[in-house]
Amino acid sequence: MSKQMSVTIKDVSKDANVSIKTVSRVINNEVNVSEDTKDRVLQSILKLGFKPNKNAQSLRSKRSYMIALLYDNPNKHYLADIQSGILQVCKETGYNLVLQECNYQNKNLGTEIIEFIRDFQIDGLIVTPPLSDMDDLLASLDNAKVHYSIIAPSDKRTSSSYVSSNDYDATYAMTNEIISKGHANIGFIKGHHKHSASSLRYKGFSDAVTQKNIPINSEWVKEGDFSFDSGFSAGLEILDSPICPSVIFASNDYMAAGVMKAAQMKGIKIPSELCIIGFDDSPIAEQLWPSLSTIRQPVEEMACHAAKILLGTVDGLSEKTESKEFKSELILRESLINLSG
Amino acid sequence: MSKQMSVTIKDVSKDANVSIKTVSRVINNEVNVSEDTKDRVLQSILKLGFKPNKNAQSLRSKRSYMIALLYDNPNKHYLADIQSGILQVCKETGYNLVLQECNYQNKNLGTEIIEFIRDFQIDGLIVTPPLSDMDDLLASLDNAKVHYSIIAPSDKRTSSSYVSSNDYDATYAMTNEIISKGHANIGFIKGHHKHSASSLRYKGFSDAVTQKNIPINSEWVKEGDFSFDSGFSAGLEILDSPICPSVIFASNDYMAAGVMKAAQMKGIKIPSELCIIGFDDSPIAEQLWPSLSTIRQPVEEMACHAAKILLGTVDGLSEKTESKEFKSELILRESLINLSG
DNA sequence: GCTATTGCTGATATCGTTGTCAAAGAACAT
DNA sequence: ATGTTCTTTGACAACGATATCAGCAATAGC
Repeated sequence: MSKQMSVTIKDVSKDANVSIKTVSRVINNEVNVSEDTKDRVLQSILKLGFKPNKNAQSLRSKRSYMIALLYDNPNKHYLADIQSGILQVCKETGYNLVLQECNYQNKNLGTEIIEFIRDFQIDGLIVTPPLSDMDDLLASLDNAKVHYSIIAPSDKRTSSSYVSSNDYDATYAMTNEIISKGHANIGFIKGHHKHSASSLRYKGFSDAVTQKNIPINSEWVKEGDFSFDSGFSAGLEILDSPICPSVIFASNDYMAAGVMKAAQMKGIKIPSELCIIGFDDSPIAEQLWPSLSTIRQPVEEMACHAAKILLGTVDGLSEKTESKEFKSELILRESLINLSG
Repeated sequence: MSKQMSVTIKDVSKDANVSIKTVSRVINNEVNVSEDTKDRVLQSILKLGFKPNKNAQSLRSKRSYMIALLYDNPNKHYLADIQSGILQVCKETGYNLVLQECNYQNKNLGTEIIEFIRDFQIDGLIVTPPLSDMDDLLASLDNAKVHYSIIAPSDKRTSSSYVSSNDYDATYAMTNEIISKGHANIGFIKGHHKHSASSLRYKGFSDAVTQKNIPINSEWVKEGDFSFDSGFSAGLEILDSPICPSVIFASNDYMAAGVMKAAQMKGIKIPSELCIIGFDDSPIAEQLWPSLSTIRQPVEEMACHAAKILLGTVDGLSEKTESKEFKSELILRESLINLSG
């Protein structure tokens, strides 16, 4: 199709009858190039189909046009949504996304990541839960002057760039919705203790019930880890109590699905005998029968925003973007009904 | 912590008292370096903490140590498993994985991908369904002399590198299992027509029933697209037939989950009134109640192997790996029982 | 009129590797 | 002893971009 050798800045400079530096100026949108020569160069670029060699650019300018996603999260849908969001922005800006799976228990994580970044000249990181809350990791990154933006950190006092959602408010609102439907016996399954979302969600729940003078029965509060299995066993335990709650609110949909299976295996009818609430609006929430009431976070949009923030700090050209808290939305489906009798 | 400037091959050459070329030889494991100097150089490398600059290597040697994953697949679990498998190999070999989401309907896909590869000097591609079966795309890649390995192509006659699974045999075996449980009225939901797996799975099914002289009722055979929703509507249609089958075999678990929801909404009891079979052993298969009988493919392992094949052709150092067909495994769970009455 | 400032441009060094090629010495064959 | 091959090594160019700095007009300031 096209000639084997790729066209370089030198070819363009010859064609446009300017120096290679001027071509470089045009490519990088530098000031102080006359409209005239700029047009000429752009025309040559188009004509020859010139594309700057990323490796040469990276070598000289110490930038790779690559950002990395740091994650250690078993929730594949969550991760996939995050990826899609970031990839959208990458596509627009010409950056590329590299995956970096981490183990949050790895003692050398900070060092290894910094080595990885130096190795590949990665321009910036997007950090997802539960890594978002590892202060020592973030401190290492700061120390090494690595650019990053954080998704859903617990602690927003720092000046770092982040995107977050209003977990507390959403759980609070959903709890009030439950109470307004006449329920007073409410179980709750917490999430993974390392995720900041877990404590926020529990706090939203406990504040709401406390304000309505509804006591919390500690037998009905269990700690899970966001996995289906942990929800399943927590569900079994709660449903083995002498008195069962009329609602179980799980901190995510997978655990809620676990509760549902536990209840169905025990022959408990949903929602007439037990209502179940989830969180995240994962696909499974709609795929179960009865379908789950849940809370939808705009995960993809959040990731998109996180990428924009990052590229804003990394790339002088992109416009700066601010940290932001996204609002969640209550999704009411079949698994929550008015308390009957 | 360490000095700001990173240590280069030049520093090492000074420390070991050899030329930079010799250091390069050691790094690249070239022959014709005496044990003596090799040791000396390795010691200096260790002492100084030298790491070759990937961009400089790439620029000079035209290799990026990056491979890309091409996909256009809505099944996020599948994709996540693929990613994990590839990442394992990447971690071992020092390669990195770049994501490239595609649209299989894009007319310029081939051109765009080749441009992307040239742009970032990507060393090779891993191609996943349904892209695995786009002959024109693969032809473009061949033409541009791009290295790639294919996951689950329909057509293995070509000499290309691939990994596949025995979809046909597995569906055939499962169908016989169903028949041996006394069922003769069997519905089937096909997958996305662009995936080669769809036709293979259907053929496995139809061959098995035909061999047992069981007629195929065309009202009970629907075409889906591997999504939950398509399974749900196909399920509704089949269950609206004047006579219902006693089993519905869906070409993947999401569609099977859709059938299950459809049945439950109609008040049909599972498995006593309707058995449901899926394919893939996705997490959802175990999370539903009753849990789905299904077929497990070693997806992660397959992806792992595909990555090894690719790196074998790309990287002279890695050992060559052969194309391979992986065996699937029948998983029998609650959703399939003996025909009662 | 003369100097200072500004706008635009290019020659050349540079980033950190690998590739080319030639040289020096050891080993072997004649 | 001499020529030939093989092993080991290094000097220097090259990859394709950006960075530095200097030069030359054109304008501004006095």
